[in-house]
Amino acid sequence: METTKKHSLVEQALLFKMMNDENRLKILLYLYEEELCVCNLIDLLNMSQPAVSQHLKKLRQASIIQIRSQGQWKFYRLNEEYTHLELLNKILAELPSMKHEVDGLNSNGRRVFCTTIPTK
Amino acid sequence: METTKKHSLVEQALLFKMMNDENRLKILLYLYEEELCVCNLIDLLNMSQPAVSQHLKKLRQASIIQIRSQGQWKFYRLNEEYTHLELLNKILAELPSMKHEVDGLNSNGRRVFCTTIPTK
DNA sequence: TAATTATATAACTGATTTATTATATAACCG
DNA sequence: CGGTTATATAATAAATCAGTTATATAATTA
Repeated sequence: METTKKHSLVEQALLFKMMNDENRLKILLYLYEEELCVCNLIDLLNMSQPAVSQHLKKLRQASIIQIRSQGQWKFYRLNEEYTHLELLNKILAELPSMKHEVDGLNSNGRRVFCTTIPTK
Repeated sequence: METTKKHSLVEQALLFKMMNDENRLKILLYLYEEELCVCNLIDLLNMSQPAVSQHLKKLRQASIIQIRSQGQWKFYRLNEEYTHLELLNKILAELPSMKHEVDGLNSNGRRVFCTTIPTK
């Protein structure tokens, strides 16, 4: 029976569906570097908050990313339990690195307000 | 300047766009096994001739596959000169093999009329 | 508690995509 | 040449998708 194989292909096709959109692909590349706050993804992608939010929702529903709350912020990261994480990692490793862009958040202070533990 | 990097991501994103459709993904998996005639792709995918033809056109326009004419038949194969062939191969190698399906064309005679050099 | 900030969701719109139907092209065969 | 086969293309219609605007939720702070 080929049920398993076919099911696997359908699942993997969903991954490609998620990578189909260039902005979602960028999100994955950013998160491949490190966990990031929504506000920083908005900044990096230079797009509207609801647009980013909806892309994140799709990636979440596909179990590709995970969310973590910290105060009023939401941090997203790649889901270490994603069924096809190995495939995803192999692909992302082949694509242009976003390290410089992500590091840029620190060097020009754009990230501070968001990753700092709430002053209290 | 990051023109090169960004351009590369756009190009690679086009590959994911092509793999976005499950039927096109299957076409790539079939051709990863071997060069195939359009009629056999129609058979393998179990979809209409124009639908297959249009998927092939998209893949061709993206330079991912190549065409070869033999008599009234058209044979398609992965383009060995595709810019991101290495990436493509790495990805296809991770997906379920279609060897059995493609081999099935031979074992039940579905392929003969098409791959045989025209009787003459 | 009211105002503010961060994020999510809903409704909608325009663009894109896929498959169908119909037609065209081109090779082959009698 | 006329009919047939294999494939491509064009026009269209239905479905999907991404982004906008507006609104909701939830934490934070004054």
